[in-house]
Amino acid sequence: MQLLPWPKRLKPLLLACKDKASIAKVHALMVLTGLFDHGNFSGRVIALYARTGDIVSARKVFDLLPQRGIDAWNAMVIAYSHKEYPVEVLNLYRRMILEGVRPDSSTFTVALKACMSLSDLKTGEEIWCRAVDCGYGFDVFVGSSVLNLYAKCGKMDEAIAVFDKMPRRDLVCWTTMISGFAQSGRPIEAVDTYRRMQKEGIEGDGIVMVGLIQACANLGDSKLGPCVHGYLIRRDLPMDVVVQTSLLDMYAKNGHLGLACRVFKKMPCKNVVSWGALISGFAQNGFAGNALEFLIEMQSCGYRPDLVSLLGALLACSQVGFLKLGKSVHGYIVRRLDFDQVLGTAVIDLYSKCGALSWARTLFDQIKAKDLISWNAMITSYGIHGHGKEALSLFLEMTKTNLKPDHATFASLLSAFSHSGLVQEGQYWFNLMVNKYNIPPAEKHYACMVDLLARAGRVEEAHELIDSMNTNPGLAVWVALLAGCCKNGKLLIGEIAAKKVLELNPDDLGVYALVSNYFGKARKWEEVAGVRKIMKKTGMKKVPGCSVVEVKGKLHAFLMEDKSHHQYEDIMQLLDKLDHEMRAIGYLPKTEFVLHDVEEEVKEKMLGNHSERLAIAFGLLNTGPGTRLLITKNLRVCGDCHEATKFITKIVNREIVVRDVKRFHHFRNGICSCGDYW
DNA sequence: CCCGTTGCGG
Repeated sequence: MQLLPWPKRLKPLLLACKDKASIAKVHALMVLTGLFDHGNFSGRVIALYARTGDIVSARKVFDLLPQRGIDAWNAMVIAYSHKEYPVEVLNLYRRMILEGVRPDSSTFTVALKACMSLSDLKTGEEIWCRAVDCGYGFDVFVGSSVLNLYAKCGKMDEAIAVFDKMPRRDLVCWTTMISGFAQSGRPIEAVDTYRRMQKEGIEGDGIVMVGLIQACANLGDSKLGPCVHGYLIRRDLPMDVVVQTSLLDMYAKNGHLGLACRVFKKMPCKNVVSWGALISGFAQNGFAGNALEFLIEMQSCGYRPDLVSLLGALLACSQVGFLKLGKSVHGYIVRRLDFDQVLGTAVIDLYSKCGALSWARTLFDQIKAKDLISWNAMITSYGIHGHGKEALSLFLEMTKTNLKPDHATFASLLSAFSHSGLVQEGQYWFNLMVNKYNIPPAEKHYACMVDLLARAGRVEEAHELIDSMNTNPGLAVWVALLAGCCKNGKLLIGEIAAKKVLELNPDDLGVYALVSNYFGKARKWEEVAGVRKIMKKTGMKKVPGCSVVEVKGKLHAFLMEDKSHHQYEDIMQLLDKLDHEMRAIGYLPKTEFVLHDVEEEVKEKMLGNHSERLAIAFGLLNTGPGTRLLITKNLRVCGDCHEATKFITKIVNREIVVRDVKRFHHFRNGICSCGDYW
């Protein structure tokens, strides 16, 4: 029998290695035959150990080598890369350079990937330069690693520059570009790039489709998404958990929750990420109840909720003002996870939006490493509760730390001033924002200032401020001005604002209601009729008013004139009784808030049926005397209900807290915390 | 001579 030379005889042995014992045997054999120190065989042994997950043994072999060929280095570097130890990868890479070893395609590729996961753009660019010097500038592997580094660091334009110079591009390069665009908020370019790839005759796979699906999700185009879905099915592309989760996320982001559910139910294999996508999908679309049910269901299916699913659940609770459940989620988090600023800030938001401002503050004080977002959240909380002064003092406290206030901080601060009517403070800090902090004012900052000035009756100044804007003033600014004009009977400037608002063709019924209200005040009945006509057109966003009240740990939702409720009779009876008592102490219905063309008497009746009245009455009926009520409303509380609620608190001697879409109203003893300034 | 190295989800 003729013996093969040792290297050839070793090969099948190497391939057959499955456990440590057999690796050790081959290792010993190599040492005996003198092959271990020769050629590239040491690298194989390192790779073998690494493949079993035993990186320590791999490193021991590596360290004991008297001399190391490039394969030994690469095997070690790749082993660290698979273990996701980017720091070790870079350490070894630097050692290679110091020891004069020339890295090759694999080394550069893996080193660049390590920089990507560390978001270390500077080191990455150094490595890329050296790779180009060594002649790997046109290597697909090195190239796609650089593309990915740039993409993940948000430098898509640099990625494009590299991509355009690549002579050969494989599917991976295209995928990197497509998902890079999708994740940098450039979905159109993502889709274009995909089309370009198709034109060059490259067949896509499931992974590249994930990028395309993400692009569809961000595009908000409800047509392209299903097309991509159909294409996946037609081409019989592999649909794994990842692809299906992105599909589900895309449908949810575009508001198609039914389709999202369908995808989810059909998934043969689910995991925490898919559950998380489902939960935050429902939460972001305002379906808090479903989101929370899914959180519970997820656990009964044996999945432990992670950070993202819990954040989704918190968002859901905070949206509908479900304090009790929110608290239990908070408790769960404290028991289960590290309570960092991200979750802390979400819980601050929860408590503040559920009316528990002092709890929010307690929590804020407990967060050790507060970041800008935590501060902004707390400032916003004070703002929406109408505590402008506290917002300011917290802001001042923040300026003593080494955090720098950003555009969002000032948006929170200025809106806090506007909720409290602190005109002087608003002007002072608006100026400082521009001149000392060098933050160019954005639409939202102007909107706060215009709102602040206009509501205080200084509509002329507000108008001048709009004129001084160097960007085109948008809807928010004009609406703020118009609202201020309405409140103060400033018809001249109101006319300008009303025209501008109409020019911008808003698709929001509430805005038209304001315009119509203005024309009514100006006694321009023809214009009123014109606006009503626009409002009657179909396709306008018509959000039905809905109020939610928490009673004994359960949420109860009410729509306007909701006769389906089992206590409807009792509720109406109570409202009737209250109506009489209110009128006796001076309440007059403000029928101007009804926009339908009906008789005065009917208007009064309609006001009495507003969802918040039903929720308040239900709350009063089903809670003990003295219990504070928290009502959450999806629209702004109407002027008449605001007035009525004040009277009600006086009659029943209760505290009623109403959270509308903009801010909080704490009613007590006939007075509202907003000082009728909202 | 061939091998190792690059792209995906909430």
